[in-house]
Amino acid sequence: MPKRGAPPLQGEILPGTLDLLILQTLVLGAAHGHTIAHAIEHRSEDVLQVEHGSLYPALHRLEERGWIASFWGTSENNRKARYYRLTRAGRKELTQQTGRWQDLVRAINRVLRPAEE
Amino acid sequence: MPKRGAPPLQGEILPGTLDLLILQTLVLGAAHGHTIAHAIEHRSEDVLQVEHGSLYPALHRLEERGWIASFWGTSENNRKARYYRLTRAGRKELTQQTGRWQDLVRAINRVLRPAEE
DNA sequence: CCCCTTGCGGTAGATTATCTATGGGAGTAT
DNA sequence: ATACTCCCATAGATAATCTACCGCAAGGGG
Repeated sequence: MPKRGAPPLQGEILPGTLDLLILQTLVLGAAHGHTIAHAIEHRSEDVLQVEHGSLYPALHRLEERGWIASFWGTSENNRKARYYRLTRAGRKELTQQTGRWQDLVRAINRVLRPAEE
Repeated sequence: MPKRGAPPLQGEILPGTLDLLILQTLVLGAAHGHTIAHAIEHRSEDVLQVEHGSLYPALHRLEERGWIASFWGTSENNRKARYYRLTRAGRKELTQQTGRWQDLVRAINRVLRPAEE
């Protein structure tokens, strides 16, 4: 009997940042779901945990919005896998979201740091 | 005909951070809703926008969880206002959420900064 | 006195995102 | 064949935020 759905600062992913993380991961090249998740987890030093139930819906909405495109391929383990790559629009979106992220972090940190000037 | 509910990196507040912002604001002393919202907006240099429809539910849940306590008072403008103050548990929670926030920011930034060592 | 604006609290409903918990199919190893 | 792993996928629950309302009271202008 599970309790929580998606608690904010106790969850595995900060809501609203998963899309950004996926887009950034795909900058390095096309990849399929498993690889993307592992890349995010590894590069975050296992602080971030990407659940499958969050990952695939995220991939679908990113594709629907045109930020990424997919094609079927074969994984390193010889499994059928759906690969995703960044589109031109996705690259642009990544730039925007990165900027927005940095603005928000700066803004929040200003609130957290009481008067420092 | 409303448009969108709560878009992630396009909204006014990063989902999951409002509680933290409120708790931090109350460190400086008790305050009522309007004051809290204005404080967050001002200290973030107007990057963050605290909507009433987000603020009051947030205050209620924080109180319900025991992080803050409330009492009725009179505002600077001679209006009846509900003041909130940090509880001892709230102070502790603030410390935890601040740490969690910093961990998450570091983790996400590691993902955003491709290989820098 | 009446009205309108402002300050202040509050809630309902919609939208979105994430998590938990499933399921299935297809390689691989035993 | 059986089990196990890899990989994709979806349903349902939960939570948080936003938009858009609603009340009430104080103050100012006519």
